[in-house]
Amino acid sequence: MATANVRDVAALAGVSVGTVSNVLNQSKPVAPDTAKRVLDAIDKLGFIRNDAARQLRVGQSRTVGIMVLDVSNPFFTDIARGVEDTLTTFNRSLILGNSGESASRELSYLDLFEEQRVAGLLITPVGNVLTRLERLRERGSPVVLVDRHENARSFSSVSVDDYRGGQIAAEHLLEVGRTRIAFVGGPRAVLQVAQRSGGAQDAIREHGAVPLRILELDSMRADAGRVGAEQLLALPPAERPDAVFAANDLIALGVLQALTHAGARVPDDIAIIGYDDIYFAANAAIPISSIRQPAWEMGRTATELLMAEIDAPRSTDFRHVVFQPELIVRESTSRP
Amino acid sequence: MATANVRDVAALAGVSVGTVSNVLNQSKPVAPDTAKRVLDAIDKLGFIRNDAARQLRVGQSRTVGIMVLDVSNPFFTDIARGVEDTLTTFNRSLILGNSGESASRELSYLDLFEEQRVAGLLITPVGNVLTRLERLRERGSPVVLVDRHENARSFSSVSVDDYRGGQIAAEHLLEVGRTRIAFVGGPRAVLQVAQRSGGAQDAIREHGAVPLRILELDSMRADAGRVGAEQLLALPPAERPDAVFAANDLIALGVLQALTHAGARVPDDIAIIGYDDIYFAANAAIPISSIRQPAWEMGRTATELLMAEIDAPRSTDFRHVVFQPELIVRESTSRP
DNA sequence: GGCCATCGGTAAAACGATTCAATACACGAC
DNA sequence: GTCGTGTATTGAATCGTTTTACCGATGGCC
Repeated sequence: MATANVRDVAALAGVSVGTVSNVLNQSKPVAPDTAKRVLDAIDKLGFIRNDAARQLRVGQSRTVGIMVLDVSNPFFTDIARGVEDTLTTFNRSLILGNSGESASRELSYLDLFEEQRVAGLLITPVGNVLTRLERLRERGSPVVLVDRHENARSFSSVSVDDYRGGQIAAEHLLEVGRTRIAFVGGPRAVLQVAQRSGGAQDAIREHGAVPLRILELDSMRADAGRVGAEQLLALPPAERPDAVFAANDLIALGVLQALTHAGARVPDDIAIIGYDDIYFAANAAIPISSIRQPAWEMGRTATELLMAEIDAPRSTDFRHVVFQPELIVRESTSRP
Repeated sequence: MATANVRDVAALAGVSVGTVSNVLNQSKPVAPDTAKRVLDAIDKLGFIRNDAARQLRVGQSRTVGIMVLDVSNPFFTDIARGVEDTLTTFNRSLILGNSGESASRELSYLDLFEEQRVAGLLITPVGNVLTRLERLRERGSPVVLVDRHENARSFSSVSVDDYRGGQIAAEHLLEVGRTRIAFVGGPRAVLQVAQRSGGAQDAIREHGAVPLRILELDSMRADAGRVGAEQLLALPPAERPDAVFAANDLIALGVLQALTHAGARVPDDIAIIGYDDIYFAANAAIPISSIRQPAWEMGRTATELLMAEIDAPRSTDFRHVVFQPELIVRESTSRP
């Protein structure tokens, strides 16, 4: 019933506990036949190392924490998968927290991570937690910011060039001959939204006569897309846009639904391009063009930055990896 | 740099470490002003309890493990959210593992959970791990099965009546006047698929003349749906079904895409009903009818069963909660 | 006044791994 | 025969909590 411990293993193998530990961690050479006796004993007893004891002694855990904004958004689960896959190659594990954009949940997860003495933390912060994160780092848990680099030069980070992504999207719409473009976005306070629309605006401005209508909505989900599309459909025909750039793919899906419902043809009447390139954009009824963010690779890179800081603590050169977005063309923006 | 510990707190507050512990855990009454001195000291030092030490002493962690089949399937993240929300009310936290349907990943996560001495485990098993789970339970970590109750009467479980779900879906298609129905499913080896199609088959058989065509595909994702739909479209018009029952919503989305691409009208030419009722079914270009599984509630109930077992260990009455699926009617199956 | 509870609090003994200084042993070299 | 060198192993100390046995003081009761 009570789980076997190193002492039991040592007794059965006829060695000391130190030797068992050496076998377990390969920290010192152990004679082959001794090692075999120990391994046999471990096997016979079904011994499983007590990680709490190990952690207490070593002072740090082997798990890494990640805090995401929204587990139900595939973009974030893709990042998490990249992190998880990479961590397993480092022989470490992951504990996942979901802030759900709530600052108080974020704080309670930070407490948890700190109690656990996580080896490191990947976070897309929602509240104002920078000083808290600095404390975490001072206490031995390095932190890497994911997709939020804003004026936080004192942490390593990975992000995507959202301004450029906005440019690319707008340029693509112009290239396929669209002349009246609308940006349907979430709250302007979200940095990503502001930069994507800014990039689109600048790209369009270079082309002179084409107007850009910007719709600001209060969410980044499909319902916002539906509301936005309905507003556009209500415009007099002359002002009605012939292309929509959605701030993310969830919104784009909402737009597509509302347009389909109203009988507008996509892309003939109105083209749609989204952002993130989630699975459900590629598999929509009309496959939706999108600006791809390399979510899995972002997860991997963030993890590698974190591992580097874990291995070289108190280093002060923070790296900021900026990924380039990529245009994925699908039917929703094909030439009429 | 080194984080403060109970001894430091005790020294600053002028009490013994035992008292600090009592304040922390409210295990024994502490005089109000003593408690205040302790809390002040904790605050001043920025003390955060070392969970590894606590765990070592208590013998068990305060976190619960959950192992899901596929984090990129919204159905499972919805379950996980239900679990997470419920656990926070019990003041416990969650460590999430993603087996990705791989038996070897599942095993390595089981190792992790056992090293961590998790308080309990929620799992949708993929490999043959029942004896391993029994060991886990014997060592103090109760286990509850999620969505896989198959001949495992020796564990509590939550699941959904898939046979009934299949019936409901087929009955609905008949009710809206469909006469040639196809079931597009994943591998028959997946129990859920077999039961859903079985339920549909029996419901249809009761209605005499209506045939049911069953397509077995090798995945449960959108690509399988596309392939299935193309096979159906290739049939001679007289044999072509006028309704598709997809084994899950991902497949339904693929079907919708292929039909749209081929110019078939949904629901006029072909109706579609899916299974799971994920977010992306409701927000598809043509909102897709679905058989809802109460994912969040399943997560909550599984957690409650687990907590009950944690509080009353070595109990042997295992409960099996079977949820009833619910028909959600949307445009994809409205009457022509 | 003697006895017993009750209340607040203390000190020390766990928990189970890792680590480090110490030692044992073998083997050559001189 | 001694010294040195290297390898293998030992055993005790340690990490930071919780818990248990115990203690002194206070007050109620007969």
